[in-house]
Amino acid sequence: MPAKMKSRPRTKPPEERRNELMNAARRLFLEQGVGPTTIEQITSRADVAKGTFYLYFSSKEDVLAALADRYGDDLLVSIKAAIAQRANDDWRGKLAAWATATISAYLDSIGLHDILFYGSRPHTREGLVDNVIIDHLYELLQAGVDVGAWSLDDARFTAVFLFNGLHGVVDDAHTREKRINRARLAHRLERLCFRAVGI
Amino acid sequence: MPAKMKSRPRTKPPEERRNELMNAARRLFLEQGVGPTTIEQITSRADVAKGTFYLYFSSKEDVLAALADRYGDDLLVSIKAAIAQRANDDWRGKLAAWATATISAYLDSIGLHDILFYGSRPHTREGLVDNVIIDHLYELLQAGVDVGAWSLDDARFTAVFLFNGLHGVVDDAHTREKRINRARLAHRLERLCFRAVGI
Amino acid sequence: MPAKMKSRPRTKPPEERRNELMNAARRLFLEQGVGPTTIEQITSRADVAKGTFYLYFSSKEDVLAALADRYGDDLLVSIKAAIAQRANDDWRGKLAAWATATISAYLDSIGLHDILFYGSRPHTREGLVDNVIIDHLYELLQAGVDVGAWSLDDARFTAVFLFNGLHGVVDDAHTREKRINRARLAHRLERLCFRAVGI
Amino acid sequence: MPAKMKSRPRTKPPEERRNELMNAARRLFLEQGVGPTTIEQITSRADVAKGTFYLYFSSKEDVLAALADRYGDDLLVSIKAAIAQRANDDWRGKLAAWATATISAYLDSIGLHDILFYGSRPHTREGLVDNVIIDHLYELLQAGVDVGAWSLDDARFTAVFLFNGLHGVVDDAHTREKRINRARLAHRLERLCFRAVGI
DNA sequence: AATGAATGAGCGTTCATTCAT
DNA sequence: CATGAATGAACGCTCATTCAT
Repeated sequence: MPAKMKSRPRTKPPEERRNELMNAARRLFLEQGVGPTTIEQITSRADVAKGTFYLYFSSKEDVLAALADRYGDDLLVSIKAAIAQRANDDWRGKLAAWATATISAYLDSIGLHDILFYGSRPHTREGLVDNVIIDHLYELLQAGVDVGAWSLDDARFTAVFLFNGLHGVVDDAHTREKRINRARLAHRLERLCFRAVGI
Repeated sequence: MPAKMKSRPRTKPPEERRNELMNAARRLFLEQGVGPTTIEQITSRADVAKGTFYLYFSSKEDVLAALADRYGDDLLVSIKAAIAQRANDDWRGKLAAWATATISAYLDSIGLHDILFYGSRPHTREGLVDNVIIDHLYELLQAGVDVGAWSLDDARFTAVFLFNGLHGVVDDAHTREKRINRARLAHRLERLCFRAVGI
Repeated sequence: MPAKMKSRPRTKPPEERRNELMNAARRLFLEQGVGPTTIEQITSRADVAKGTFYLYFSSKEDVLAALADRYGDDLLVSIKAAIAQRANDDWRGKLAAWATATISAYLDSIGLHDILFYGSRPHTREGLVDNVIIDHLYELLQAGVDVGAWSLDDARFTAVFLFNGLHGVVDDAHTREKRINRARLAHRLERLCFRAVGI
Repeated sequence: MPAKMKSRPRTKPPEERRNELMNAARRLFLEQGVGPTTIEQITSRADVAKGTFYLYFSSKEDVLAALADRYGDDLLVSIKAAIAQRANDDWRGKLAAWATATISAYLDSIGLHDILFYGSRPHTREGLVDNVIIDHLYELLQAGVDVGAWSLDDARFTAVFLFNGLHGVVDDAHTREKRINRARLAHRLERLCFRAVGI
């Protein structure tokens, strides 16, 4: 029987199509930034027609949001997992684990992170992934304060400070160094975290 | 002779024109973001014709860069001035002055700062104002290390960390609080800086 | 065997499906006009899939035509029925019946009429329902002339004129008045018809 | 000196440009209808770039409105001029003049008229040219009633009726006849008008 | 030096239509 | 018969940039 060459299966599981579109978008955003990326480029890289995009997303903003959701969920999961490894009363270890895990997660995704959370127009820090991470760190810090593991002025303030400091040094390393020495970065960060909480 | 009523002097000192354009651009960027602001809006607010823009700048990117330069210069000047107030051997005081002055300068301009340094496309940290500030802080920290005023792992790393931490808490305050308690913010930041350098 | 819960009977008598689609289209055309109505809206209101539309019609134009046919047939039937009520030699009564019945039919459907016969692109008066009605009136007028019931220059011309005059006043009433006084409208129209044929 | 071929004068008096655009639009609307006509076709026929269109009009709707305004003004002027020719107490003559002038004006522009006043979506008879013409006829009829020149039930009703009847016969002639016998059309219309007002 | 009319590439979005299931 | 995911041509509109005056 004469095989119809062109016949890719015309329909795929929606979840898959959606993912392909998201992945295509992510790669393009990373390569050229959000603004310059056109819907046409996204669909063409995902190997579908332009209209198909609008079957799964309502606009470029919309993919961006979907990407951000996925990003945030993954991130928090990996941080929590690392901390959970430590003994329940090993507060120093928990903080070190936080630093190491967060550094690591960000190093793997700093480009995406910045695109996702700085490109968007109205800098509404509301609902940002960062907040999820910061809130989580805040809880960790506060818990440590409550059990007397360390001391600090204000857990929220410190959490914001540490998180942004971390983000900064990762960004910096990402920009300046070809091969990043992750261990050294993590080590330095740990020390700074310890100092920040007074241990 | 029939006087042309409308005749404002058609030409102004170039420096002045340029400044008016930059100011118009800045206000619009602040109000609506960089992307949505059109050249036409800028020229119309500066009360000149569209073509005039291109006599002074080659593109929107170009005004942005000019604005960024001006911003960085002003910022560094004010920080240096604050530090210069302290006695030459008062390292603690210098660091405190740095914290207070930088907080203050950023609080006054955080909106502009974010627009200038996060809106731009391909996050080339190269040439960022921030670098100027960070370099300056780095020198301060290193000088302190050299005279034994404090101790730390790596001055550059610490400078990046502190600067970004600071930036983060200012952003956070800016987003969450209606009336910002500057003194408290400065105070907390100073303490964190001291801890970070081990004093 | 696992019963598919949702299973409505998937197929219906073709005539019924077709009618449901036409009715859905009619309601939407009335609500938003022909142009803005999409095939998807039609099928979704008729509770079938988009592709099903093309099983019964070849395009939007095509439903429009089907709707127009149905409209014209119904209209003519009701007008003829009203006239048939009058005695065969009661020409005055026949004309009055024509006026009253036509007014009445149009009042009930003026929105649909205008959408059906004015929305379409290249105003080809050819094949318009109106022609059917006009032709019928023409025959009535000519018959009256032939038996000496009234006199006029040209039966076709008069028919066109009367029909359009009628249509105009109905449109006007429809646009301007909240509650239309049908009896008064009919009465005035009758008088004008009588005058037009010289009685 | 080497003549620069391409240099058509780049700017024209705005009024002229605007008119060229309107004329291009009118021709295309007439040829293919409003809907199918694209902005690009309009600008290309007016020999300007696409963007230029938006310097003078804000949308296709907008040219349509401009065209309609121009149309209405011209029409009323020509009708009034014809009536003004008659002696002040020659009511029969005035009505005849109205019929002849209006027929004539519509015959010259019926295609444009229908496109302008039937294509537009929300059949808001409000603000239509037709209203201007109808109002004017209404005043004429009422004035005739007031001086006892003729009698009728309701001047507004009659005006609407006559105007629409006229429009219908012109449309009909336009559609069916190759060469229209204007004199005969006018003559028949006059007679019908006379009958309608009872003279 | 200053103007602003004109340009035209480019983008997001819609939707009638097809066709594999 | 019925479905609805996929298609892709087409359109309106924006705006940075140019250039004749």
